Amino acid sequence: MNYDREKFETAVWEIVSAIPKGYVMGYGEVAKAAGYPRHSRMVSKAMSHSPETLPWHRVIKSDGTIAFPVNSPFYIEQTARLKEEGVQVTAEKVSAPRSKAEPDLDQLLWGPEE
DNA sequence: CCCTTGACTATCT
DNA sequence: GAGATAGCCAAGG
Repeated sequence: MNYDREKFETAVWEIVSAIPKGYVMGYGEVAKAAGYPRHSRMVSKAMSHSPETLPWHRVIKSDGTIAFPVNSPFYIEQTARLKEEGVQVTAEKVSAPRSKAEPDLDQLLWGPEE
């Protein structure tokens, strides 16, 4: 499948918007869910210019850490939002289950078919 | 058209 | 387990 920016972006927005409160996803996972496993970097770009306010704070690195450097305003905002949603953020690491994603989310991401 | 950059990831030391 | 290296792919200069 050729890379379609619009399609990818739309998919990313849908996926990120579908992340349940209190859960998180990695960039790679989002990219994979969008149909492009190697486009973790594009995820960030897509979210950056999303038309609507997206729960981008629920997207973190594969390590489970915030993608921004500590002390940066984005890092602070992200951690703050996560804490507000009941997510424990300790030692710059986000402690939120991503393996326990709800079935509905899985359905939405992978579709009713295959 | 070539080169650099980036909200990344996996692997090696 | 932390730091360095390489691979990755598209966007922008």
